[in-house]
Amino acid sequence: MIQISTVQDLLIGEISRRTGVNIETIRYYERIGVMPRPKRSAGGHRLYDEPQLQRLAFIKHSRDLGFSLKQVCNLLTLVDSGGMTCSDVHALTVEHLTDVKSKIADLRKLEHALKELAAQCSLGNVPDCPIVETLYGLS
Amino acid sequence: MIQISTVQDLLIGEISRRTGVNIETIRYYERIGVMPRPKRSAGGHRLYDEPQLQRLAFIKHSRDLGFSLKQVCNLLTLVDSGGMTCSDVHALTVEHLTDVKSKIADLRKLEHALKELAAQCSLGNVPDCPIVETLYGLS
DNA sequence: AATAAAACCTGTAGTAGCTACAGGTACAAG
DNA sequence: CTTGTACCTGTAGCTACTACAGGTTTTATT
Repeated sequence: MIQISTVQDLLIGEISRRTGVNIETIRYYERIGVMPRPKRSAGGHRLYDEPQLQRLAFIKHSRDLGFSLKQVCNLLTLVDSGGMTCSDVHALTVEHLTDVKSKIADLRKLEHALKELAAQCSLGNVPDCPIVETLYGLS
Repeated sequence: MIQISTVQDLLIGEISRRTGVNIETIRYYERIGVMPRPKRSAGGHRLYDEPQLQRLAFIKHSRDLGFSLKQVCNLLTLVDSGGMTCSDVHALTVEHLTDVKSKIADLRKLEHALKELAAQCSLGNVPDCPIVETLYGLS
């Protein structure tokens, strides 16, 4: 039986290099079921094809955009099922955007508090520090 | 033998209530050595005093300000050793402030990217979504 | 004094999202 | 035929908690 491979078989190191996803992470994704089990060489090496490479790239991009793995799974499940609609995806994106905005707001508050704290400090070489006192004293 | 307790013995539930730190978390802090081992009642219940309460409050405030537990440990070690100087503490604070700023910058970029993504979406009930295509397509 | 309810105890395992081994096999080049 | 690199599995570690299970102590009520 002759097997014609239209797309070349890619080793894990190669898709790692191309997507920027760590090898260990790729195997981890397989373990938790985010990536499908690829076929194997006679010796047991993982062999990936183009769609799998794309899927991994999708995961990587989504993670870089701060989507949780769970959210990425939701997206992928929608895509896989074919039952995905544009508004589903939009909803997920907007939900995540809300998260990100509130994280920014929290960090801004934090930034402000830290600036105040730092400003109180005389930078002295003494063992009394207003920062520490403030941290102890805040009620 | 008469024991006069100037500060009352506080049960773990009480210091949890007063500081807002979860009971399980307090025991965790003890396990990892951030909180000292408190004395115990005859029956084995943890009994805390005022300084320990303050220490826990310090940890809580620092954590709320986004310091990592490791950073908090560093601060506490400095304080405990008595060898702490104001500029040490200032340095740690500024270092952390830098972290926070860069996190904010990252999240802003992310916010921007997500807004663009969401804006591309027609909200249609169709199974083709520009968001998904973008996530797949980004190189 | 008995009982019930609340608070406490220990110890272990689970969470997210990887990362880092150890100890072994496959494969390509010289 | 050897050497070197890339791969394999499986397990443990990371941060900072949280959530049990199954048991004991303390307090309140009767």
